[in-house]
Amino acid sequence: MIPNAYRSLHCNAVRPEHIGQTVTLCGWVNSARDHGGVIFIDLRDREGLTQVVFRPEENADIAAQSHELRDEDVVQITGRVEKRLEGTENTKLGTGAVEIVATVLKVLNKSDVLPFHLDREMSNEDLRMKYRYLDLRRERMNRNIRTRHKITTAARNYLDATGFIEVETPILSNPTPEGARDFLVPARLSPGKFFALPQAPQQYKQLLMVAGLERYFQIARCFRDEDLRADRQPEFTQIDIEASFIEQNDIIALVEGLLASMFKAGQGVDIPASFQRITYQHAMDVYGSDKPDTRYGLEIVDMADVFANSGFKIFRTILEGGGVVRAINAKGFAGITTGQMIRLNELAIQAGMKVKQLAFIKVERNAEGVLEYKSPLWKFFGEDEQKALIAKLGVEENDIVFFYAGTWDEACNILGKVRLEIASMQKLTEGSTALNFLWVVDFPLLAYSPEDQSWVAVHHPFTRPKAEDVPLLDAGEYGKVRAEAYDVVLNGYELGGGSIRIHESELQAKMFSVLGVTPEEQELKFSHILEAFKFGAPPHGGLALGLDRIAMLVSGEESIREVIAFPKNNKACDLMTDSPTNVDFKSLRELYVQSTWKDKKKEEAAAAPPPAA
RNA sequence: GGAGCGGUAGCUCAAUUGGUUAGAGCGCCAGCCUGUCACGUUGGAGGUUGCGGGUUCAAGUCCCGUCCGUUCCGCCA
Repeated sequence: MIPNAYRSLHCNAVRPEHIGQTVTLCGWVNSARDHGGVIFIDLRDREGLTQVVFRPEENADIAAQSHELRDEDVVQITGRVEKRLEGTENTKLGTGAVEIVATVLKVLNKSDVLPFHLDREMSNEDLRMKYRYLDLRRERMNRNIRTRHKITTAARNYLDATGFIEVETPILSNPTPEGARDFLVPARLSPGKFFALPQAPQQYKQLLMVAGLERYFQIARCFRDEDLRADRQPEFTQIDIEASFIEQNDIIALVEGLLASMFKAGQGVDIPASFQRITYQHAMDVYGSDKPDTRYGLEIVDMADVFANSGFKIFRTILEGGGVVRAINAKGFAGITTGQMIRLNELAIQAGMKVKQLAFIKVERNAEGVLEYKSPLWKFFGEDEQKALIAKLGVEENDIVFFYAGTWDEACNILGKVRLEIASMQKLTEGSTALNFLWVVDFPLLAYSPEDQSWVAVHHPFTRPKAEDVPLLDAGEYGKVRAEAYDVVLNGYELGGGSIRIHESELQAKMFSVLGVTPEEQELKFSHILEAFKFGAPPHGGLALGLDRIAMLVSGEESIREVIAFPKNNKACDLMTDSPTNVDFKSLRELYVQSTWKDKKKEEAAAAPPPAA
């Protein structure tokens, strides 16, 4: 801290070396302990606490004044640094060996009683958000915001040191045809037209590659008008990266180094120099998720070989029909409660399970000490099958095995969700400090959307198909084409994703065609990028990291709201400023905009017959 | 759009099977207290049990509706 007219030291900077010196501190009254005679004040600023003591015999006026101090008053205190009396040192404070004997007390601003305690955790989220500026005064929030600053700074420094140039791209840009819902902004000077806030600076950063910048980054605010979650806000921040003349391995190495610098800065930990890589196919097969949490096992096991010739007709028929039979062995979870069982089945049904309950085998020892395989289907298995099953899944006493038989998609989705829920029920990650980074690679390029009855881009339409899979694309085998796309995952959270892009105009046009974007639409919406690719676009690729999620995980939080200064609530509202808000007719008229929204109650009242006279 | 959980004093929570005047801790206000650090101590104030309706002799508690918060599903290239 640079001393100025207000203060000479921070409240956490007073040390025995200052004994005898006169110092001036500013801050908030953290607590006042009034002993009738002597009074102690803990003075707090953002760095910490210092105890200030007022003694009537030293300065009667100031001591009398100090009786009036209340929590959160803002004060300036000048005083002499003294060694604390023998036996009254406070080892909990960095400044606990000393105290300030006040000689001057200036109340800079009185405070009303706060609506909540700053030194205790709150459960009332509305109140926290309404008084977010007070919530942020709390030590935990202060630490989170500063941690975020540290990792952001580390990222900037790392990228700068590796030759990346920070460029700001427009916030007012164009709507995107696919993907998330856009936030729209009426364009007053182009009546009837609209900007959209960017979901990501995707096209701009690719155009910066065409511009020859070679290495670009941006700490970019992005906007998506979709429903919120603990890890999703309508506006969020990405560390957006793009580079030319690079391939997947280069991006992966770069991001591993970048994340290492961020975790070092934020948490002081050294993470592995390189992360495990698994294919999308493997991730889905084994974890039923493209962002697997590998801090625990509970792996999904394919049981095709065990049941290929099973006497249990249902499994055999499904296998013969091209389906899969898969199982999860929940070690030591035979004590599952009825309620938990119901919950798992509900979850599985919601995820698309076609039957009413998950098949299971529960292994427990009975009163006679004999291992029992409690299961609705155990009796249908032959002895060989039973043995093979036990061996394959490593089944032991107190385990419970869950089965799903059906299509590959169903099995992945259902068992993936069951896996997460069991881990949560078994509290497998409680207290864990593990940081399981991994890359998921070889994503499919396209997925069929039954809803739209068309193929859609799994990543985005600028993603490059793998060179060896281009023939599949030409042959119309769209579902088999893999992309040069990669996601980085930590403990079940997608931290970021990216791809090598298409840089040739023809391939990009072909991709649009596959996605059902007509030549007319291509001309209308993407002519700039298709044209740009004709003027010597270099091979390029990149990635974007979710800064909020990284900050959340570094801070050990479970919601990104805890690392965003002024987040939105579940309904995307800010309770502090009460935004969004109504605007008056005149403002709308200037924009040539009219709302069609009708209040439900008013509508009903209008529809109701008039009261009898 | 759907499901779960929650809403009781300023805050954090309690209140048995539906049954007395809805309690506690912290905070607040006032008094006492010269070495505390979550100071102590004495006293006091503070409640439309989110809101509306219903069942009942009786509702914080049961039922219906609604609002708010939160988590998840859908959604999020």
